[in-house]
Amino acid sequence: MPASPDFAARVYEVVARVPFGRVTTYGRIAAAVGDRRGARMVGWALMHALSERDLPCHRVVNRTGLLSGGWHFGHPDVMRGLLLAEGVPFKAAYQVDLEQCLWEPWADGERPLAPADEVDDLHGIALSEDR
DNA sequence: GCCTTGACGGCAA
DNA sequence: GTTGCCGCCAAGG
Repeated sequence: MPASPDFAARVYEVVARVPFGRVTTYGRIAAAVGDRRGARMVGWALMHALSERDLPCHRVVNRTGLLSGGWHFGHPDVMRGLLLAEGVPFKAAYQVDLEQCLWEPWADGERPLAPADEVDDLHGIALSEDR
């Protein structure tokens, strides 16, 4: 059990809110829960959630869009198939096109729990990647 | 009790 | 533009 169950709960909630046909990144989730540095911890929580909760963890990729956690599904091809079934465009065999399918937790009418300065920075990044 | 590894991210060379 | 290194938190050996 994680030392911060609340953190894991936040992660689960955010992942559960990821719309169909969209994906998000570990960093965005970490930022959404108020801990940008917890990107790794997010992945750890998801791995544990993979066998506990019925969350669409296949919609979570790293900042490059690479299916870094594909092997945890048995094989990256499994994760790729799930994403393709949702109409998620792929930039490569095991890399999604974040330019088209990236979804941000706070883009759903919510805002990150991070300080104003960091929020502004994140917003700038979002606009830049939102194309 | 210390060291290594891990579904990551950002910055520097 | 690409490749590499460091940082952060937690768990397992």
